[in-house]
Amino acid sequence: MTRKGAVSPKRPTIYDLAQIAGASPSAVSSILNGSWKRRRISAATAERVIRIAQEQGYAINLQASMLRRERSHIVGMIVPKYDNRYFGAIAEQFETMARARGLFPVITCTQRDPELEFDAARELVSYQAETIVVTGATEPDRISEFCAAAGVRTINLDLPGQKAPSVLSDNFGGARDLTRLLIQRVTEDFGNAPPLWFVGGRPHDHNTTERLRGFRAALAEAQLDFAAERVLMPGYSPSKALAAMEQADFPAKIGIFVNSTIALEGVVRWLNDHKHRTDARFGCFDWDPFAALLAQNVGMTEQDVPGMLNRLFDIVTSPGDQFPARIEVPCILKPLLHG
Amino acid sequence: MTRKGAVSPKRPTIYDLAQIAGASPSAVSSILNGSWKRRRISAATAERVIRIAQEQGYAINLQASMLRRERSHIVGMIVPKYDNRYFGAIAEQFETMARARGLFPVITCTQRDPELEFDAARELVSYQAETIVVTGATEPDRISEFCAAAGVRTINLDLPGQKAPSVLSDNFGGARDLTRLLIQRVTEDFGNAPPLWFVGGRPHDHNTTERLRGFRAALAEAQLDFAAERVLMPGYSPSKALAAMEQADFPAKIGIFVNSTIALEGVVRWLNDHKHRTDARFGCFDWDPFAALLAQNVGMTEQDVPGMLNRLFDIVTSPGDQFPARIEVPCILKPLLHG
DNA sequence: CTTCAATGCTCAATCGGTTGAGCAACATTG
DNA sequence: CAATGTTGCTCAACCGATTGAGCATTGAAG
Repeated sequence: MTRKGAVSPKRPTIYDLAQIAGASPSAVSSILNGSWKRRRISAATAERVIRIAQEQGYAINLQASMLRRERSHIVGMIVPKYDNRYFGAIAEQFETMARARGLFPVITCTQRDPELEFDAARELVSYQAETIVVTGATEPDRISEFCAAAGVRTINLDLPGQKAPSVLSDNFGGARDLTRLLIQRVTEDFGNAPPLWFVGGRPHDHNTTERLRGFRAALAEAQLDFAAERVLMPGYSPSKALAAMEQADFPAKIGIFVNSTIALEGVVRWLNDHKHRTDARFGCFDWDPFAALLAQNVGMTEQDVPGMLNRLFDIVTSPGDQFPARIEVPCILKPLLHG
Repeated sequence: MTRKGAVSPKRPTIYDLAQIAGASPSAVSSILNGSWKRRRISAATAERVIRIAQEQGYAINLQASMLRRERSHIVGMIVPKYDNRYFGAIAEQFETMARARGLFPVITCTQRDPELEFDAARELVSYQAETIVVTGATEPDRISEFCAAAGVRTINLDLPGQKAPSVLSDNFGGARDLTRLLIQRVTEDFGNAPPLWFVGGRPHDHNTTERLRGFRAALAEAQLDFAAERVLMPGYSPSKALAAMEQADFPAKIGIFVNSTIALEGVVRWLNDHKHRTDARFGCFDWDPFAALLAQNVGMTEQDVPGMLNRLFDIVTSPGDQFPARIEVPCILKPLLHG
């Protein structure tokens, strides 16, 4: 095997291959990118060049290729966090599905910081991303506007925006169904329904307000009363949820609607610090395999990640702009039985 | 605000800005990339160009910039999965730390598929990545060899390789300490130590064999006997772990060393299906906030992700190759007390 | 009044692929 | 034997940013 590494520190280019093969750079280029039949290059030359490329350990320079083609096939994704099941699953499946469609996925994690989100969008635009999928951003419309001016399409995932098509969970329906389950279980376990609490999320976050609306709808349906002081929305962070729980004044028997596994981390820490509270039940909007095994958990709402991503890629791979502004995907309620 | 979008569908380039500003493209380029003082451009011109760039919504074409500079500042990372805490935390912190050092992180997820791993490496080389960090790969040396031929440095994370410097956890020490804790707890809870089982991982995986070695060392120390039939290594998958547990013949009292949270998903599913087994205790190598709350869990081993990444970036950002072939970072044992 | 340096720019080549246009050689048809 | 078509390539102009070389202009020193 001829290895170039030792001779020259530089990577071989199509010009090097052309020289070795006794062909022109354009022939080599078309052979390696598959357009050689259309350009009437003989199979013999193609085979020879491919063999030489392999021997030389050739790898195309995508920077040069994308620059000239003015097509990058890059789909960017902006994600707030990787370190929970929901966004981990989104990132992983997005990557797989993008690759399956011949696209280059590039994912950036922004820690829920609005400035980082915007910087990430700028960076993806500079990478010549053709579409950017925005997830869990604080200011999706600001990003959409900037990207639109740069000729880059954006799609919102898991959040609604005015300036781009949005694919999201049916947060209202999912929360209503989860609350119904919670009411049913606390009634079974405690004899009657104690006051229900809503914990987690941010007051101005769309998903949070929709889930609160679903929560309230289920309460109204069951003729249970709702009180604003039983709603704790300290933001997306386990420690903030824990702190909010510490502050609150709970009765002996409680039922808790937990908004996201992130808040759940705080809630279960609180339950763990107050072991005597065996008369607590909770349900969580979001799924996690270990949280599903906690004794006081009556059910979890799994967001349909493959379903949402399928709808998303329908939009990504379709040329036109004739898409509905907003697509809601139903959630999957997973009731849990313990003991 | 002058918006170009409506007038021309194309993104503005330095040539467009130069025309508007009445300057040359080279002046614009140097102003926007910060080299204008060295190139003796006046502050007045610089300000004017910067203002126009902002007005036009200019974003650099990184493809062109990287092509010309022949420096990409890209650090690639190959990761098997995002959807568990350990790799989620690695990906997230890697991104943050890379950005803090002025590098462009690009992360790819390969689903533990050897072919996808190699393709991902090829793709990162084509993106002109300058360094590639390989995590959880099946054939790290194959990737290192290919990258070395292309002049791209590789570093192994969480796995050892012969062909590249490797940063990994002290799997032996971590497993030994976790096993010691498990022995102590089962002895306290059951009066004496029942046979201990080892569940999870793959027989030819380095981390698995090191952890098994640590497990055996702690058994030997406590003068407990070891039996090969109490070692279940069905691979990294919850369902395979569950299936292996179903097959096994367990006594009434058991202690289980669980190798990774992925295997733990199967183990806890088994425990959940066999609720009468209250005389089971387990410890898990890897940390998860919800798994930490399961009653039978005596402790978890948290791998020191920031510690490992700090050592990793020491290598990334240093020019030479004078690094020790292998750096082991101690794990953090988190004992758990329930009830 | 020349000499020299400093200031503030511009020119043009370059990075590595891509692609429309075109050319030579040979075969086929009228 | 000329006209036309087919095969198998090559040429050269790009894509957009970068950068070494170089060129006016102004000011100060000798």
